[in-house]
Amino acid sequence: MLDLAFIREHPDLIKDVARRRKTAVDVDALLALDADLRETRRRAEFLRAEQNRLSRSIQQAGPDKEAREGFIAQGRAVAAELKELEPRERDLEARLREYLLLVPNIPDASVPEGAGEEDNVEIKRVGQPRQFDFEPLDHVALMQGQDWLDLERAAKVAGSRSYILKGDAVLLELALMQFALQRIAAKGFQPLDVPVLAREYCFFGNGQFPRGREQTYSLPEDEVYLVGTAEVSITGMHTGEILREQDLPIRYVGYSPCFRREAGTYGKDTRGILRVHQFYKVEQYVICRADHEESVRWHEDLLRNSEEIVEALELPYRVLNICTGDLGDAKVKGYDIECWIPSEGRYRETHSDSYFHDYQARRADLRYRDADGVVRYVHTLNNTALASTRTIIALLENHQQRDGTVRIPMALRPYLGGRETLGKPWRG
RNA sequence: GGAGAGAUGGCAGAGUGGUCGAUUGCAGCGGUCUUGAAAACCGCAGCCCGCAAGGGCCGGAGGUUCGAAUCCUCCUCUCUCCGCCA
Repeated sequence: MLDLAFIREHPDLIKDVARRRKTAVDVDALLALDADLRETRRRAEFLRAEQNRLSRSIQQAGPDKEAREGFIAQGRAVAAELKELEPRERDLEARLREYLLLVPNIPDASVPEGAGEEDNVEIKRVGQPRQFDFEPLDHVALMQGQDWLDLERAAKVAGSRSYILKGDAVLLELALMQFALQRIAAKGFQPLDVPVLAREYCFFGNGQFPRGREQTYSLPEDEVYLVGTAEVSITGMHTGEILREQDLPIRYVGYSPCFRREAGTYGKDTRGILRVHQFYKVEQYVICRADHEESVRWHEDLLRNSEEIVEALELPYRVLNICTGDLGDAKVKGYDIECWIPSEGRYRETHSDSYFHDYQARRADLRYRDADGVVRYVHTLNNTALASTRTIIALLENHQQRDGTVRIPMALRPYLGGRETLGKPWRG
């Protein structure tokens, strides 16, 4: 959410931003509601002041019955008008907020202009895609050859985009989570295991709602929703708080399952476990002072943390600067890390590193008191440390061996009991 | 799931229809005193909208009333007991 006063003063900038981000926002309707609300509120406040004056007069009138009755009659008239005005005031507030929630954030000047993902700009490429001296398998063939994956029964249990991991694949999944969690924790991030069933306000605060509603699983009976990332719950944790500046920055590393409906993706990435409804993720989350330079520093730091993880797993990757048309509404700027997927002969997204300035903080009403005692909205950032399924794909495909086993990268071995390979030889 | 109790400022804890944004204690900030610290004493202190005047905020949302922290309804959360349960 942006500052209403800012929108009021820069309507053309907002319209331009909305156009560049391909986001529909009716700025004129928003401003009309704002004007209407301000006028309504001005009148209501005048009446409330009148009411307070009359209330005092009634007390001061004491036993003077006549004066008393006069004031009470006046009070009745004021109350009658307020009774009409107040519902209108509330209604305008609610409608204005609905519009406000749809206004996207303002991208940083360093965000490339573009219509969609094809315009994202590669800013870095690390590692060489491996040259195989045998015919490499894709993750599905590889995993099925090892009896690590059962997609048919998963579909029977839970429908499409589900999976059942088996055997070493399960151990690998847990090892990856441990590996990422411990690595980030060692940098001073506090590990967090948060609720994955969260209330609606968390999703509004984080920026998922109202626009992303159809991507979220809901449990209407209990008025909770399944989070698509721990970020939602972490934002919800601090909603409505005023933090102390000396407690900033707050650094968390959250671990959670993630649920995504993937509505509207029929026919896209249908093979294997690249695009699934449920996976696990270790997520970095930072709350810092309201300072652009500090946000930028953290954004780069979080990227570096994730790069180190990918490098330790010996995966070739590249980093993209996400363009205006592909950037989520709430973000000021975002980097994606994409890992090399041999079977596709291309890089695929495994990480997303974002900063928001005070956009999420305004929605979530998350503030801090600075050294001068001024209350400000915090800045928030987050980045994937490691997402289970996509990392499993990249790791298995990149480190597969001729005989169908998989070499475990050195850094991961401590989390797999010191083993050097996964699986049994079954081909070659 | 059933029965009951409660929710007030950073914390503790008064206040049951009329200058109550709210007594008080602790913590906090500033000052006096002190070589320094502690103690003592004095003072300042919450959040939101507004340039201001002013208005709003006592878990949240409605309602009753000229007037609500106080009365009514719904919701959320916490605690106690019973049931169920990994």
